[in-house]
Amino acid sequence: MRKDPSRATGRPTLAEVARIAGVSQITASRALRDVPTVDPGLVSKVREAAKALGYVPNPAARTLASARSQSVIVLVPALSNQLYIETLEAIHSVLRPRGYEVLIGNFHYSREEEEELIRNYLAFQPCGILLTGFDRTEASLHLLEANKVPCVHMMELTQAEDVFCVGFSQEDAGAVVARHLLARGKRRLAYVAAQLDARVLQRGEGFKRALAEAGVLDPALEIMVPEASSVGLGGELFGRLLRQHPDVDGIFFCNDDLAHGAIFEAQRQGIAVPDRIAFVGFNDLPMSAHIVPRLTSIRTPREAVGKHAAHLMLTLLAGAEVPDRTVDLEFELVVRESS
Amino acid sequence: MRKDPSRATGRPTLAEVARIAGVSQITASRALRDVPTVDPGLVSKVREAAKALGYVPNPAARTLASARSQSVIVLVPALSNQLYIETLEAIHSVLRPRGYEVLIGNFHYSREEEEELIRNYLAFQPCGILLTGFDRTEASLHLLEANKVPCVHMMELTQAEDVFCVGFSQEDAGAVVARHLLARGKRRLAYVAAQLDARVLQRGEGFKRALAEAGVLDPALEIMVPEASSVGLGGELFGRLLRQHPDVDGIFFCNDDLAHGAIFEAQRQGIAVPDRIAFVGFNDLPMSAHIVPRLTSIRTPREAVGKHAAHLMLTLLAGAEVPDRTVDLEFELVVRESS
DNA sequence: CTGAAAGCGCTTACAG
DNA sequence: CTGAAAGCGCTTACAG
Repeated sequence: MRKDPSRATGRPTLAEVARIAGVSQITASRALRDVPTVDPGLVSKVREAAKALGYVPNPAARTLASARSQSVIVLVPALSNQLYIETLEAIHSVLRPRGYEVLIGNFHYSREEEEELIRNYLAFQPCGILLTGFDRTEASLHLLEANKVPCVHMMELTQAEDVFCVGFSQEDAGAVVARHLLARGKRRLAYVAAQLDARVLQRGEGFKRALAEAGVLDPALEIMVPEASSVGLGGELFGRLLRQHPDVDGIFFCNDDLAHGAIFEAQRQGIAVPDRIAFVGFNDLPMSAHIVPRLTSIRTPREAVGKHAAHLMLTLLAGAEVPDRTVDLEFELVVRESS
Repeated sequence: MRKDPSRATGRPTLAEVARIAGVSQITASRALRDVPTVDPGLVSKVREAAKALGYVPNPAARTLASARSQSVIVLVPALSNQLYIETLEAIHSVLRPRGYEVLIGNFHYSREEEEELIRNYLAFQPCGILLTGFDRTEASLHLLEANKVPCVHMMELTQAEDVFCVGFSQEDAGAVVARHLLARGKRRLAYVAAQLDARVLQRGEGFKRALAEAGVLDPALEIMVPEASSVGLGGELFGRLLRQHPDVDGIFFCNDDLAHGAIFEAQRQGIAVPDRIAFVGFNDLPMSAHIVPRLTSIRTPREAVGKHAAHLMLTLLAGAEVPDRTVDLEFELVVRESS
């Protein structure tokens, strides 16, 4: 009658809940999972019994029996960029209250590491995966395909069929920055970028396309390095650019931290911002509203991306109709003192 | 003979590995878990079979059978402070290669939210928990106690028995800052703090104790607000302090971001740092080495805390003897231009 | 050192 | 709308 005490966890089980509620175990299971076919009277009996016992479902047993966990994986390229922290928080705020566990994987901007994470995490039988962008290995794509896990892509947009994505046009954002600097009367415009992931490249393309259209594109006015973006690197790259092209009069940095470093370096060299050189950053990190001079930047909708991506995932998990496979959340140019 | 195809995951199972290796399932299980009693010849046979099949253990089944997962929970008060990101990275780098899953819980500096996280995460039957500090609800303590999960505490030190902790003395760090400012000839010294978690209070205690010992403590020279620490708040609090006490000549900020904001505000007001007022921050965030003037700060050993805490957890999980229940990793005063 | 049996706590699939 | 049986894929506890 009693189970082997040496094996049990000691926690109340569904069988005990069912016994107290006077129903079968499977009915208790259905009641607690809100399966709609259960008699409302029984549902409340089961809920009471569960509450009285302090019953908490065992996720391992549930996952084993159903071959699917209640975990959603989120794969981001970095945690060192505040951007992704805010996205993750937004995802958590939507999925946790609905009973989903959110597992974070940081792939450090490495396709190989992302593939390894996907391989590992699939063993946990996640019910869904949130991915950053579209640039991944063939093997990653195969793994995702073969496991038939619902995927939502964040940060970038695509026109591809059967792909769910929530983001904004990185390329358009770059173009908006270019037009802003041109409107300020600047003509010797440079792109300074690090990390060089797909989105950084797209921003640069948009920026240069707009410059070309205005007839002021000088391909030499560009510094792109694969190292991680940082404040220190921003100062360094700014110094290098200035030595090579002393006539530069406007710079678009692929991320705010580079611009912050450049502002400090300009201050040390006594270079007037924005009068001699105007600066524009990207992402609008918290510091940008306070630095001297305050930094003009593109405000990216990262919280909205997280929220919408999570809601889209909920829709997919519910098996409901998805109104839009592509959600464009747009960005905003925040003009401050630096340009 | 074949299992019900509608239930199975389609992935290879331990039973198949065992069949191919020509051993029993339990021997295959032991071989793959490095149980030392298995014949080395059989171990290699099992490993080969597993590799050939592309076998990946099912964590849900393992957890259900053993009543213990391979997951280590890490509870941190915030992700918005770069400090904890670096600690988490260090923990990951130690535990992931050993096959442990690291689950991150952010309790947003709320004891109640931490309690809720503990309650939820215990359902996952973690094999260990890494906690931040010692300030938690009675219910949290009971839950941890009752579940007999190994715990390691990070960031603070205690002399309590049977408690494992890895950190440094927050109070001593505060005292070191005070002595540094005194050595610079400053006498009207203030503590500016936000968030007000236990560690922030400890730093303040150490700072004020040292000032009292030097006979220069003015209790009025202090601003402590419970809001979240941020760059913007730092500028605001600095402005407020200056209006109330125009003669202040040195400020210790409980976190670097406050000091950054104060530096910007001082720049706007034309106040000379460090000549009129010296600034010292805490944590030595990346920006502090670049801001103008470069910020003097306490470099906290957060990566080391993460690494040591993770290794301590591995020791506990292995059931091995722990040499030191308390690991003091110390801090370093990094003197730069701001003081 | 190896194994057959039982069990972990759920949900699926099928019946009624 | 409800339920008895079987099964998910492992490990534990016991034997030998």
